[in-house]
Amino acid sequence: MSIEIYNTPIKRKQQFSPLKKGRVGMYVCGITAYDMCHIGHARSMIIFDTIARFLRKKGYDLTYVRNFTDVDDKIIARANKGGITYQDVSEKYIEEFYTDMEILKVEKPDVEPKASEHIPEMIDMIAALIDKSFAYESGGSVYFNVSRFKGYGKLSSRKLEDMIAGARVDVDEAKKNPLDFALWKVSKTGEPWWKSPWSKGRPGWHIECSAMSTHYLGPTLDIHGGGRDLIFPHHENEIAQSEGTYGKPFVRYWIHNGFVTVNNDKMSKSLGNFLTIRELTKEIHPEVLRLFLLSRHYRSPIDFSRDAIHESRGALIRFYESLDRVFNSPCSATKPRLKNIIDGFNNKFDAAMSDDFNTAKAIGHIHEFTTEVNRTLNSNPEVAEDDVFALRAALSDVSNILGILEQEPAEFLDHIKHADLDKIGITDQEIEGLILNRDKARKARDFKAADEIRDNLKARGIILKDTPEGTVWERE
RNA sequence: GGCGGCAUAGCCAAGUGGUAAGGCGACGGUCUGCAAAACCGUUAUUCACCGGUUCAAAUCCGGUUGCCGCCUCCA
Repeated sequence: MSIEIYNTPIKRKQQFSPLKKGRVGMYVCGITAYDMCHIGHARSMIIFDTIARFLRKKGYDLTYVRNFTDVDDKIIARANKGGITYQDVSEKYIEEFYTDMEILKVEKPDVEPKASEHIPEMIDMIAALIDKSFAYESGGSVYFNVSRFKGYGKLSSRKLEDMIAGARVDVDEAKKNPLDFALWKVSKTGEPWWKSPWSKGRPGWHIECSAMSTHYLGPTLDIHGGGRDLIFPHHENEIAQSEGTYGKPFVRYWIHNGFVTVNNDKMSKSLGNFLTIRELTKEIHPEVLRLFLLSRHYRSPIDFSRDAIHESRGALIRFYESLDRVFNSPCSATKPRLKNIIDGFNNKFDAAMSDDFNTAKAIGHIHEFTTEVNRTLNSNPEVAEDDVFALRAALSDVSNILGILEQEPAEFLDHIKHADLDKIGITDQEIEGLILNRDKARKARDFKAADEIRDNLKARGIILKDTPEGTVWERE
């Protein structure tokens, strides 16, 4: 099935067809390494990780590039404040980022370039832009002249005149037009600098992505991604720089993800309503977080709340419990009993993912699939060997693409069951002891005593289930 | 102020021209000592509101209201 992608500038889905058959170059804006990442960053990383995994699954030879901004005002500010170098700051937070990505099972892109390691490419590009009169030097800094680039605003659906009319940016004497943006900045005392034809300075933010994406993927990218907040001005500026330099279409498909919100406000540093990946994954299983972040369409906002996380946790447990049932079923059926269900699921899952990476719909299909499997097993617990094979294969596809359901069900369920048991203030042994006491009471038909034990445990978040194989317990 | 986006049941949510996926919750049922889990059934004649186009609209067009975002660093 062919893939459809919603392309930001034209605001509709298009059939995906890369520039070179079978090969895809994808560039995604990474982080500015000056602080710990929050779940807004996690969403973007997980979405593009999933897109990359799916493209590979579909057989594309993908080159995935994601940059690190390691020279920037905020990094420098942080370094100066702490009396350390900008490298100390960026290196620390790049390390922290890697730890986060490992926790979240985000696969490494093929190339992770750092801005500081590509200054010569940026200087070359800036020189070319000056040469073509798209840029001008002013007091040692270099600015891009937006009025010289006729397509300016095509990505974000803005007109240059409208933007000038409603401009809020401070008037800068050095600029010809308030919307002109810096390609090269003169370095002030205490700021890092590189030698250039214009001054001892440092690159503007936008030029790094144009220079590095071209360096690794060529002047035309198949896919360029990032958060919605990057559409303007960052990605708009990238187009101006790259198309100005090379005179070729910069990007074939622009993909932008929606924000993580809290009470419907964008999660951000300035609002102070952010939660870091690190603190969150201490209490929330990474697969729960992944499932939550993938359970809404990538372009929509997703509101973070404890309730929403709890719902995703419940859904993940439901999936794993159903899988556990299948893997514990006797392999004695002479004919496959789940094969049709699995085949149907595989097709629907692929169709959903092919339709603009609709993970929300794909997860809906996992729910339906789970219901169908449970229904089949309720009528008769037997399965055939082929069923188990087919399920393992389907499961491996899902986990390879979405990064959930990667664990053995029994292992996952056991983990969830015991996580933070100490917070409740009870041990495994104590619960088992209470279950034994309750069993005795039940055998003596003293249901009042038995129910009291169960109610007390329930009040502490422990649920007892009486099954044909005996009583088992779970966390609420 | 300029520009863009969104509005689907009690809640979350998919759905861009063909007659409303899925999940949570609630209620009824099977099962159970009673529960829990699982399953079955019920839960939007209707998609913020008003007009329009069309044989046909949640989906397209115009307007209104509300919310969010970008225009300054931002995933």
